[in-house]
Amino acid sequence: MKITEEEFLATYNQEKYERPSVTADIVTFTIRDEDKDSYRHNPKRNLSVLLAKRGAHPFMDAWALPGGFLRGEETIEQCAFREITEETNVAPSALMHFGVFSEPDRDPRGRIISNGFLSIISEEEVKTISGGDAVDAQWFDVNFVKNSDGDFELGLDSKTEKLKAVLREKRTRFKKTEFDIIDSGGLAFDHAKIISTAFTVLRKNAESFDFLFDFMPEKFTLTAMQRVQEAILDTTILPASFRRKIADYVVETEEYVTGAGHRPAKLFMRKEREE
Amino acid sequence: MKITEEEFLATYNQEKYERPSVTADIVTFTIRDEDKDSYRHNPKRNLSVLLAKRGAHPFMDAWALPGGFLRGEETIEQCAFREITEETNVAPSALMHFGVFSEPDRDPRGRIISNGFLSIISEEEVKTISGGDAVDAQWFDVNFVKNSDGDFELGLDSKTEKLKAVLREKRTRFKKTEFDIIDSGGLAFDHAKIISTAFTVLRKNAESFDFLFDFMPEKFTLTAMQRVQEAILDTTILPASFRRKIADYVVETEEYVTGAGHRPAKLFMRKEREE
DNA sequence: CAAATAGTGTCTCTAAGACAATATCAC
DNA sequence: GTGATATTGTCTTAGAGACACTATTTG
Repeated sequence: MKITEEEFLATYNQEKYERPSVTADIVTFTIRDEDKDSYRHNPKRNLSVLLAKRGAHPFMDAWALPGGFLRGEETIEQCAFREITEETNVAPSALMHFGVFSEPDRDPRGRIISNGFLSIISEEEVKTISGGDAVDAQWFDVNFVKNSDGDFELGLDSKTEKLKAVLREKRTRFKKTEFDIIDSGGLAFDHAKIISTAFTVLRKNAESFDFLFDFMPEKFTLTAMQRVQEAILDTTILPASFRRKIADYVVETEEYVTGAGHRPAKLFMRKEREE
Repeated sequence: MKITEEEFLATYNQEKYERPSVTADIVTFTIRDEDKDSYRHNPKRNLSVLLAKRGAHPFMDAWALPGGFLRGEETIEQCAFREITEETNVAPSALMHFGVFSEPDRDPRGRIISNGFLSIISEEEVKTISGGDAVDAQWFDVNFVKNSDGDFELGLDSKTEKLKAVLREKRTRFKKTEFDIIDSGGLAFDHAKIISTAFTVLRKNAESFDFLFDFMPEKFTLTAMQRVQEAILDTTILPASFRRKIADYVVETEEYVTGAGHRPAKLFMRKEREE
């Protein structure tokens, strides 16, 4: 007995099948200045990640990535954007899907699949949001290092909090990296794993200037951009070399940054990519 | 009134919330030889993708990517592996998640989110599967080119079928590429889009030798590997240059390929990455 | 030997690293 | 002027592209 596609669809009922819930969790990075040593020195710059304190079960009062459930007629990207703005008042200009976390037991509420998004906001935007609102969200300096056992330690330090998770690297193909949580360090769910994965993806991409521009305000000095790349890759770059490489990607403005005790730096803008 | 996490979880019922179905669709690539011109010439090599003919509604009898619904206690990666082996008898050694497709109307059955996986199998494995089974799956040569309108044409040719889809590129940040379907070319669902995305990801990664090894059998000639890279990137590479670059990634064997009308080629193996 | 591919040697060119030298400001 | 960072110039070096040349097989 054959039926047409119309007849098939008319009787198809999705409810009959088991389905997971789907969420988006957003790992928002920025580069912040460390406290200045003196008014003349350029500040050191640290990579930071935005976490919110959970206000409900499960993991109530634990620090977690902003995120939430996929709703009605939105794509998962739209969901990620809605959640990050609702929960933290941050409106990132770009979101990058970097992984799916689907272990059956990753959430005590049941089968919940998380889509990890990486977002980057510039120093300017950080200042905007850190102002008025009462949201319980904080920036945490990120420290991700291999310890003597060969495991990775994810250190997260805010003004008031200090978390440390431990993760073990899993070898996979395609140069992708995966982690198993050895110690969640108090972070909710498997978010230590999601943050570590995001950080690894961030590092892999940080050599591309196109990627780095999302960390920068509209106008910036070349040294500032160099510090951003150095903060993510945890290296130092010779200024002459950095300037040569970046030259094709930026255009000068006529503006300068003055007021520091040294030669003023010219402000640059991203060059529109012709094609 | 406060409740504990235990009390919360005891009363939590996932069924109360709307949930999508979740699937994995697998884009399996290989490099196949074109028919030889003569016994002496090296064959031209083409990039091919594996499609299966749908045996059920919706899109019955249309060509589609192998794939299916996430089940009980499996991760989405395990689901992808199960589906590709069940549906086509191919057992890829590696699967790479490359995207999530979550437009609300992408499937006529309802809200169904697809996870795209890219897999690569070597020539050897292709021969194994093309043998005995009665599965209605075929290899399609892939052709992906920009046409005069600036859109992309995805041409898929098998021994008996000839499909052509048209897609429009969407600009996104993070160097990611997205496509809108202009003409599905008869492919089921949004699979023209998924294949195009996979192809783009493949190209981006094909400069990395670590990635390319997944296309190769255990022992291979350097020229064969060069042809694989050339097939994916659609370029030609000078042999001297290719050999210099690959040298650190391979080890010689004592074996040679003979029988062709020219100097025999030494077989190489992938070098285990020390660290 | 001819035809074809396998494999090597070397020149060139580009781009990154090293590092010295100069420029300009606040104080 | 001093101390700090901004910016430029040039030498060196590593690696990819170009290309000529040698090697080895089958028919």
